[in-house]
Amino acid sequence: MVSAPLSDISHDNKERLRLWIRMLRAARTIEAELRERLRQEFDTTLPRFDVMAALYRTPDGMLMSGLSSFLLVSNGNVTGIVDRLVSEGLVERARRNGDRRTSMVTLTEAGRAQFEAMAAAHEGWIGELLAGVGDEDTKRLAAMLKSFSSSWEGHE
Amino acid sequence: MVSAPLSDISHDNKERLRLWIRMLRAARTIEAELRERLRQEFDTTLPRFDVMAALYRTPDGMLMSGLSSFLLVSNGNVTGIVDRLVSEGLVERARRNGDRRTSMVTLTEAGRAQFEAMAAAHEGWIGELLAGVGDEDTKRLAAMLKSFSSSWEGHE
DNA sequence: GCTTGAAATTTTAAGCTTGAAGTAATTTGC
DNA sequence: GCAAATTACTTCAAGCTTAAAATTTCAAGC
Repeated sequence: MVSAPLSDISHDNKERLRLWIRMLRAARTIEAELRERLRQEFDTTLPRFDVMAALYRTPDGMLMSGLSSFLLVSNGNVTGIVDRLVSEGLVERARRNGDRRTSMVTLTEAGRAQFEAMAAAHEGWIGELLAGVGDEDTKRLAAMLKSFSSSWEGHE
Repeated sequence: MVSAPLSDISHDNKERLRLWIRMLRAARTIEAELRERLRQEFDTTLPRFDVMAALYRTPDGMLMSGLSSFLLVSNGNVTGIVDRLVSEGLVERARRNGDRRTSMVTLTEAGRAQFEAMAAAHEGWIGELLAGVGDEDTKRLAAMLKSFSSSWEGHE
């Protein structure tokens, strides 16, 4: 085990701090743009879109706890968003399995149809917003972030 | 001007979409961890930290509109956060210039002291959370994101 | 001066988010 | 079986966030 000199460690931290700040600003800029477009074009919000995207990937449905851990948000948060989606007829809670504490959440037909329209637009928006990132950089960055996130799986 | 075939464009969008999703997940994971630590160690929140960080950089103070555009959040949002920081004695609104619509917001002495403690811890946390990103990757990624964000300045 | 318009900020209503407390159902250990 | 612990979810209070409307102040043109 060899430790790097203190000055090196300090330098690394500064560089990583810079990286984090830029990453956060980029993410917030893109998120703001997506939120605006979802509102204008589909009269919906980013959290609703996120929930619908998660449900679209799993046609058999998800538990509330599955949604919250997948989306990295709290349990109570998902309750509210699903409530609103249910009242809009886009999502259903099915209380059909043996465990009466849980309910399987699925997209309704209307929900699937609306999500497909949004997903197509969304993919185009991202392509447009990230047009400045070259193809090579895109792949390299995606690979870096994949290894990063896998090193974080199940943390805490 | 030569256009790429449609299939190529479609592929690029998918790749960029993947990049965006991973970047968003990484950012949310880190943000959640920072929020938790700020709460535990300093009994404060990420938005308050962000406002204090912006003010620390500009000892002469900032206007409310300067804060909101720098932090990429709405005007009304900043009003509430600054209100709470003022009530905690960490920040001041100085109504001392000619234009009585504006007020210069500055950190109090207590605010500067508290921020310095938080900033030191924060830098260490980021170093720790991004420890899995190699030094070379850190620099490359930071450079990519810099060029990306500069291509977005003043958009909208 | 007075009006019109623009600028900076605050207020408002609705929705998002969290952490903690509460409720109901299930599982575990005796 | 049954008490205790655990699990899944909802409710709650506080704070964050947005977009839109309202307020206050300033600037320009007459």
